[in-house]
Order: sequence, then C-alpha cells, then structure tokens
Amino acid sequence: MLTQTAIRSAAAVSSIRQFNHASASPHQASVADVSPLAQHIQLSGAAMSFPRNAEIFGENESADYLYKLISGTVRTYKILSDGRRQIGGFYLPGDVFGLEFGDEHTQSAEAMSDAKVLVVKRSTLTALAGRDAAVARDLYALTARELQRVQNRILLLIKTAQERVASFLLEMAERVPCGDAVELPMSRQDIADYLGLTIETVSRTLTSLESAAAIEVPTSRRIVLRNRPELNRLNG
Amino acid sequence: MLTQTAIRSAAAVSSIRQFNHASASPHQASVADVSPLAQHIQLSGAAMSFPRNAEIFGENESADYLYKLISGTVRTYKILSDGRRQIGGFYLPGDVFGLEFGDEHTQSAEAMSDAKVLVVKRSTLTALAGRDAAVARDLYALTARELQRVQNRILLLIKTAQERVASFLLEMAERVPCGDAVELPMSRQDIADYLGLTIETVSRTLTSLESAAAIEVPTSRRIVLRNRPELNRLNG
DNA sequence: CGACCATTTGATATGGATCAAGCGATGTGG
DNA sequence: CCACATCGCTTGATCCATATCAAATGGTCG
Repeated sequence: MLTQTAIRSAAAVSSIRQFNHASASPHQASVADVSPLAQHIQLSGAAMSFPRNAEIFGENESADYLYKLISGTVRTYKILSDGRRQIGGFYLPGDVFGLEFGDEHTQSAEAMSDAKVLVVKRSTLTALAGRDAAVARDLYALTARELQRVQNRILLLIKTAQERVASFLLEMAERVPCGDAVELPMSRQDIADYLGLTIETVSRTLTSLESAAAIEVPTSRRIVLRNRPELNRLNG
Repeated sequence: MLTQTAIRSAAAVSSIRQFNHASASPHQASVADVSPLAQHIQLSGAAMSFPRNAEIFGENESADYLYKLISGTVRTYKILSDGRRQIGGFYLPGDVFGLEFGDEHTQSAEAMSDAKVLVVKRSTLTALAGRDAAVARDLYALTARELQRVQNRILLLIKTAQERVASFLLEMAERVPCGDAVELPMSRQDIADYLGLTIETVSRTLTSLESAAAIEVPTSRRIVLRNRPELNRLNG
C-alpha cells in the first residue's frame, strides 16, 4: 500500500529535511517554483529520499500524496500480465507527479537515480485549492499538461520507430534545455519501454540517425541534435 | 468463408437498434443524468443536430463549449501530416465530449451518424462549478474517466492485434450493455484507426477470433461475444 | 439488374522483434 | 596492476506479425 511506502520512507524524512533548503542544485530553479501551488509544496511539503530503483508508489495503491521532484529522475509505469512494461512518463527535477483523478494510482513510480522529492497530502492540497483559486488553477494547469502529454503519446505510438525516436529526442531536448546536447537520464531499456519498441530497435535507430547526420552520440547517454529540422520532419 | 448462423438473439438486436434513434431512450437515464452537472446541461443546454460525417468542432478551434450526446455516435480524432488518422474516442448517447483543459480543442469531432447533442458554454459551466461543489466534482469525475480511458489506450497500443481487437470488443460490450451482442456503430476503418491497425488486420483478426469460437460475426456490424473468458485472456 | 461501397480474403513485402554474438566501460578479487 | 566477471549497449542474422497491394464477395440503393 501507498501509506506503507510513504511511512517506510518517512523515517528518512527528517534527516533529509535540511537538505532541500540548503542544496539548491541548478536544476531546481524552474518556472513552476513561483506559482502559488509550488510555493505551498515548498513550504509544507515533507522531503523524502529514495535510492535508485526504489518504488515511490505502486499501481492500485491509494493516491493520498502528490510528489514534486527535487533532484534525480523518476519513471512511472504499468506492467502487463506477461511482463511487458509500458513507461508512462519520465519526471525531471521540478516536475510534479502522482497527480491522480481517482482514489488510486493507475501507475507505479520508481526512482531512476537517487531521488529527493517533496510530498504533500492530496487532501490538504484540494482543500487549499477550494480556498485559493490560484492554487486550483495551478493544479488544473498541471493536469492539462499531463493530459496533453498522454495524448501526444498516443499519436507517438502509431508512428514508425524513426518517428518515435525523433519525437522522443525533441521532447527531451525541450525539457532539458541545454542547447543542442541532451544528457539522457534513462537507459535504452527505459527509452524502449517508453516508445513501445525494443532496445535493439532504439539503438539501431539512433545509429541510423547518426549516419544521417541528424544527431551525434558521443556517449550512450549523451545525444547532440545536429539537424533539428530533419528531426522535426521525421516527427510527423 | 464462414457460415452465417440464423440462430441469433433477435431480442437483443432491436433493443440496440432503438438506442441510436430514440432521443428519449431509456438509456439516457444513466448515472450521469441524475448528477447536478447533467441536470444543468439538460436544463440550459442548447440542442443541436449534426448530419452524418459533419464536423462538430475542429482541432485547434477554441474550446468554448461542452457537448453531451443525446443520440447518434461521435468520434474524435487527430490527423497526422501524412494523412494517418488516430481516433481518440467513440462517444455514445449519454457521453460527454469536448472536455478540454487548455483553451483549444486538441482533437476534431465528427458525427458518425446523424447526431443530436446538447451544448453548454464552458464558461458558464466553470462558473457554476465555482459556486456548486457538486458540479465541480462531476466535472472532475468525467475528466478522471477520460484520462483513465486514454491511459488504457496507451497500454492497448503496445499489444498485439489480437489483444487490441479483444480489448476493443470487451470495451464496446461494456459500454453498450446488451448481453453478449454488440452492435458496432462504426466502420472497420474507424476501428482500425482507433486501434492503430489496418482494416485488413482488423477484419482478419475478427475472422480468426470467430474461427476460435470466441465470437460470432452474423453481420459486419454485429458481434456476439461467445467466449468472454477467452477474450479476457487475450486482453493481456 | 447494375453500380457502388464496405468488407473479406489472398499473395507478397517489410519493419521491427527475436535470437545471438561482440564490445567497451566499470567494478572486483587475487 | 591485471585477469575477469558483469552490465549496458551495439551489431548481425533471421523470423514473424502486420502492412501493403490486389482481387473477390456481399450488401445496399437507384
């Protein structure tokens, strides 16, 4: 159950507490931070740490908390009965996840690297939204973005492997704006499960894009976008 | 070539038939209808009619209205630059569509058959939601269901053709609860674009399911589920 | 009856999966 | 410091599910 997961880690909470004010990594300063919702999370959120590959919450656990990622990377996913895994999304520092409509989480969430998150009770947040229209609007906006992403993913999944990989690279480049170089926080397997492909196909597609001079792959985790127009064209 | 049996439940058939026509069909008195939101729509919604294949709204148009389907069937969809079409959803009488988070529609909507809808201004609805918590909750619930559906679709799209078709049939059977007979309101092309397959593959999969005695296909638009456990197994 | 459209069926092609091997980086114990 | 296991990634060979191309069938409406 979620509560167990949360409580289990709650032990680690207090020790981490000082950490989040002090350590202001460059990643943490984002647009979202100035919103009323973000301020509330910053002020009253409990800090928690999760080691690499730890589960933050599981599918079907009750969705009592909302999470804001401070550092590290998180993936959400579903597992089919035969073991196939579909990654629902990758979350970077500043992103909010665990946002649910129903009472239960529809996906599981895992830390991809050691991760620090701020946790707020969903009930207090909705109560706050009832009093403060600005908070409600923020929640709304977060949801809007989330739904948009999901719908784009559906479009993604009817495309070819090249198109999927190109879309993925452009999406990541947009989310980690560092010029044309993207430092991927996830493995090939994660990318494959996100795009509905196999690692082999992802790998082959990347080398093929490299041959076409659309990208460069200096190391497996770093990708340089050399020809965005071409990638956009592939994007469909 | 498969034998078309004459033994068919005629009772189920006629009840499905009138589902599409009668604008005061008993089907409309569903859960949604007793909700405050539904009542408001019923009272202050403007009735509009759309002929078969007419556009109800287009992608990128401003999303000023919310629609509730009274009779007929509606599809929402997106078109990729090269003409591929992804159907976002099918809507049956009683369903609400056009629900958006942003200012613009992210999909187009078309009447699949002559359709009657009730239309309400989104602004009045959100204003109402601000005053009446029950309305807000209803809007929330609608959105929750919508998101759930979208997420399930993502899972669908990583499955095999058989699994997709099986899931589709079970979904439709659930939405048009008439025992084990499903009267499909959409063409094979629509189904294909919904499932991310081709018409040929949909057709072949149906015949293969029929050979496996999981379903019967007395006419192309009517499907009888003969072996739900088997379909559920295929569902993944 | 005949034209038209949706659907099914058949033959073939192909993109991506699968199976299998190689390779480079990282870490571990002797 | 070096053999050597391990792990993530790439590359190669082959297979297979679905797409594509093409034709036959069947239902509907004039």
